[in-house]
Amino acid sequence: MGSNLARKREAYAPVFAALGDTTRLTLVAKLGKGEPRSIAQLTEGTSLTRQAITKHLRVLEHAGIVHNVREGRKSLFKLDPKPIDNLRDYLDQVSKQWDSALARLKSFVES
Amino acid sequence: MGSNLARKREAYAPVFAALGDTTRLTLVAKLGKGEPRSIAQLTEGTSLTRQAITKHLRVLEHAGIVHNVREGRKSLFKLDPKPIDNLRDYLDQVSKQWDSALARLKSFVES
DNA sequence: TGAAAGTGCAACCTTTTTGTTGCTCAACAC
DNA sequence: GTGTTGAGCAACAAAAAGGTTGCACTTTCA
Repeated sequence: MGSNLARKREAYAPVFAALGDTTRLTLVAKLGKGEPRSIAQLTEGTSLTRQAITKHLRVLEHAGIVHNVREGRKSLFKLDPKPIDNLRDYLDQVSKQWDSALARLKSFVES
Repeated sequence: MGSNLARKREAYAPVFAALGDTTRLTLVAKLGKGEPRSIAQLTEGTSLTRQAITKHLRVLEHAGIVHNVREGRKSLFKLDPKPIDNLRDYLDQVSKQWDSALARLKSFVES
């Protein structure tokens, strides 16, 4: 059904929003390398403070994109690819909806 | 190259952000039906004012997701699927990067 | 011509976001 | 033990986001 898109809209918006920031996209890219990284490591090379990075990580965590495990004194963050895959699928549905809408409109004009 | 992801990050963030709002996702879904719609039409059925919807449309327009053409006294908005397709491709790359990273890590452990 | 429909623009307000500093606390290394 | 490293928490400030109201301005149509 088409309402598949509507049903999940509210669930997807926060994930989009979480990725709607260059800093967080960079964090996702770093974590996408595979190895879990600590907050201190993720702060390295940025112009921001550790606390700022922590807040960004909490946003990503809240969106389900990353999750963290405490290991000794360090807090390791790891990427969870599922929400990202879901977003990709959602955008794919939007694309397909668009394509079929165009096809319908075209055949309507031609009839 | 892997830096493909890095190069486009800054360009993608605003598009993600534009989709990071339920109201705007709904607007995209409506426009995804194919026919261009006026601001008044897009306001119908929402609990928001026309001006609020206008602001949301400007955000989408600024991100390149929609563009508008003036027709008489009405301002018609139409979806542009390209930025959305690009986002999908971007997420696809992130997924693939993740998969290959896991494969590398796995073969490292096994060696 | 005059009313109604569709917009645009500006001012304003409230809430959220993004970032900082300062302090505390636990874990590791020596 | 003592110092250092990694992190959490709270208060604060600036900026951006999301929304409203009010008014002016075209375009359409009777």
